[in-house]
This record gives sequence, C-alpha cells and structure tokens, in this order.
Amino acid sequence: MKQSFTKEIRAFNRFYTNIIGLLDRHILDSNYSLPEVRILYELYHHSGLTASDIIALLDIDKGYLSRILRRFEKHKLVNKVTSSTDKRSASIKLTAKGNKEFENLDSASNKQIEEVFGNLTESECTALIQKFTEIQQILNNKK
Amino acid sequence: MKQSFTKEIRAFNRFYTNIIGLLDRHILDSNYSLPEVRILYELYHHSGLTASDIIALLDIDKGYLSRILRRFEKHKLVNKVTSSTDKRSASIKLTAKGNKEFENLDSASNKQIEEVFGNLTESECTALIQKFTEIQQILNNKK
DNA sequence: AAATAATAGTTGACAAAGTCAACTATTATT
DNA sequence: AATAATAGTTGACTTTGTCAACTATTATTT
Repeated sequence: MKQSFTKEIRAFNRFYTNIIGLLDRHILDSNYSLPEVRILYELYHHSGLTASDIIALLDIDKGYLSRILRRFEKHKLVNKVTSSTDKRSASIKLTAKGNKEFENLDSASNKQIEEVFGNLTESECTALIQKFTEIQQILNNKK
Repeated sequence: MKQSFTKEIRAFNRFYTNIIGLLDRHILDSNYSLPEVRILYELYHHSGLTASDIIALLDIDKGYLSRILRRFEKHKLVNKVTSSTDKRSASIKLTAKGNKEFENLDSASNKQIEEVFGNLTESECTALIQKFTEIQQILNNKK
C-alpha cells in the first residue's frame, strides 16, 4: 500500500477517534461503564442471549462479564433463566427497569450526537451520511 | 436533527469503532498502553513539550502523566530539562532510544493498517480516502 | 456404561489504568 | 511582603480488566 494512503487513513483515524471520544463522553456522566453499556445494548437488541453469546459478540472476559451481570441482577436490570436443555447456561433478558435504563442511555447518546453533529445543515448531514454509507460499502465488500 | 440521521451516524460510529479496535490491537502486543503511545506520539511530533502541554493536548490527569513520564525517564526514553525561565516546568524530549521506540510502534501501526485495509484495490483506496477527506472537511467547517 | 474431555459460568487473586486531593517548589499578582 | 496561581509530584484510592482455578453440567471416547 502506498505510504500516502496509510498516512491519510491514520489521519482520519485520529480525527474520528476524537469524535468518538466526544460522543462517549456522556457515558462518564452516567452510572455505567462503556462495557456495561455495550452489554445492555446487546441485551436490548437481542433479548435472551447467554453469557457466552455476549462474550462472542463483545470479546469480553467471562469473569468480568459474570460480575457485571451479577451487578445487573442485583440492581434488577436483568433476569437470568436457566436453560431447560442445558442447565449450565442461562438466557438473559432485560427487566422493564433494564429496558428503561437502556433507553435513557440511548436517548442521552442521541442527544450527544445532536450536540456534536447538530450544527450541520440538512444537506451537509445528508452528504456526510452518504460518505459514511459508502465507506461501509467499500470496507464490507472485502470481508 | 432527523431521527434517521442520528441512527445512521450511530451505525457508522459502531462500525468505525470496531475498525479502530482492530487497529489498536497491535498495541496490546507492545510494551505500551494507549495513553503511553499517544504521549510518545506527541513528543515525537513536537519535541520539547512540557507536561502541561501534554495535558492540554491529550486531556490526561497530571498525576497519571507524571508517573508515566517518570517511567519513561527510568527507561531512558525521555529527557527532561528544567526551563531556565521557569524552574517549575521542564521541556521533555525523546532520547535516541525513545525515538527509535516510537518509530517501531509507528511502523507496527502502519503494518496494522496494511492488514486491515490492504485488501482494497488502489481505486477503492483512493475512493475511501476521498470520503475520509470530505468527512473531515464537512465536520471541520463548523468548528 | 464408565471414564474423560469439553463447556458455561463463578470466584479469588491480582495487575493495570485512572482519579482525586494534598503537597512542594516556583512564579505571578495584589 | 503577602497572597494567589501554576507546574509537577506523591499517596491513597477506585475502577477496570485479566488470569487461572474451580463447580456443575453436558458431550465424547473407549
């Protein structure tokens, strides 16, 4: 690969890492860590995952996950139901409270997007999203 | 902002966070943490920074930084020279060893880029970089 | 069927990363 | 001269994350 390509890619990575940093900032104000939010995200979007599923999805240590889930249970964010066919594993679901909690985080996240990208005009926004989409196409093409 | 915009922006953020995760992976194999690499990066590109400069650039805790710099000094990666005009502050420079160490990290980083983006054709690469540039233009415009 | 291996998840011990406040030395302001 | 501000250090602590040993259960091998 051309050196100039690498350089430009890295410049963009630094640039966008910064933006993601801004966007993640609101998590600091929440009661949750980034991994916790990611776990809630997965459970919200795929109810009934097992711990192993989450590990596969998020590449997270199982001991670490186990403790986070225990905390979630303690705070009534999550219910575990042992599988009838395999008593080692349990399917995990958000409780009503857990759902609500995630939705709060989610809307805080939306608000943060608004704050970082909200100064764009509609046409800029459209253009931006088109680039986003195209980038994903280019990169996914090759998976 | 339209809800669909927010949604697409967030989708891209998840997508690109993943890519950045892949790219940062090589740091795990190095002897340095991400903040350490960022500090070396800044010192490499702006020799003679003070600790306060680095704090301003990277938004890092000064106690944390102080310890990292002490470690760097111990490992002869860095030299501190107390300013003659202000004895509280010191200008920090990479030693020859520090320079080399950063350059190793930097080339590992390039290699990692190669691994993640290397399967693109030249024209895909050109297209990708153009999107990158345009995105930065759109977003910087508004700073 | 019994023995062995593999898997799901938990727990303990620990290491790394990061935060916060108190402190020293020096410089700037009143 | 007194007071406040700044640069950086240090100690105490919390959070985050890792690793390996362990229990219980299920799958595989012999």
